Amino acid sequence: MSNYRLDEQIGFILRRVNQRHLAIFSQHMPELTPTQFAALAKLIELGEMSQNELGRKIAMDAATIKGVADRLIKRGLLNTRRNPNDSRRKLLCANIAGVALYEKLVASAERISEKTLSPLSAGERETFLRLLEKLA
Amino acid sequence: MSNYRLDEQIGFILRRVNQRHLAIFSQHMPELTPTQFAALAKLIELGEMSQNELGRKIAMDAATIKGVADRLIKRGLLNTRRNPNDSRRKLLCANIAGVALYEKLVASAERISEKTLSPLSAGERETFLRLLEKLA
DNA sequence: CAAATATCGTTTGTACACAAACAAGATTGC
DNA sequence: GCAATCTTGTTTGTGTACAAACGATATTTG
Repeated sequence: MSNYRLDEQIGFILRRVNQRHLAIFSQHMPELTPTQFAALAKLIELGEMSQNELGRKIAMDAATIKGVADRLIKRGLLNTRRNPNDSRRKLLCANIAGVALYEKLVASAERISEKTLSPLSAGERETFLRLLEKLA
Repeated sequence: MSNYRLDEQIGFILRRVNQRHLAIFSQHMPELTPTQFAALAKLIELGEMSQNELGRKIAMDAATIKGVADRLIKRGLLNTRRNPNDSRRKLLCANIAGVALYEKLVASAERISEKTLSPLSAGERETFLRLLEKLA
């Protein structure tokens, strides 16, 4: 006899919250997925870096960042070159089209965060984000 | 000029929290994935029901629940039969092996939730879960 | 009753996400 | 300086997740 209730478990609720966020995201930014936008944003924030390094900055393993980078390259948003000091490294850099798209989409990204948090008051948002960060 | 900071956005943090939770989950319950356990748990909680109905109860669309159910069936944890009143419906039911596995794993599921929330105090956990639920 | 509509389960295609294994190229330690 | 080790990027395999389209079966409606 157990009183385990699936619907009250953090993992289950987390999954549903993420689903809602993803739905809001694709509604407001159909051009890119959340991971693609994250990769592009971080690359613009920090400048040219290698593929795996970018993955580490945004918590994607080597296999995942490869797929994401490949799609951004195929879309013509990134340029690549080999690192002359370490020929294994594939350096990634947002090109003009990438920067332009990012600048066009930042406003949407802000609205997405706002809308995801919209069920909470200003005070609740602060509390929530502070606690959420502790669980990362 | 924008002050958008990826690392402070709810979607980005949510993704990292989910990653941490998934890592804890697979460590404590290598036998099943979170979604598989959710499907099994809900089926045992509510009893026999159709595949899509189960999907709705745990927020999985038709294509997703099909894959999850197929794997549970293949693992020998569920039985299926056709609904005689509606021949489209595929009724799912946890069998003896499914119930036994569930009962063996519930304790782990509880520890997983506990460990995921472990960075928070008792009071913080309550606050956090209350706010998280509002965002689902 | 027959036609329009809805639902059920399935399939295909795209996109993460991670594990495991691999080759090529750097680094380290002796 | 060279052998053991590590890192970088790649590939394969499994498992969500969702959109879109489909055939089969139910239900609703004119």
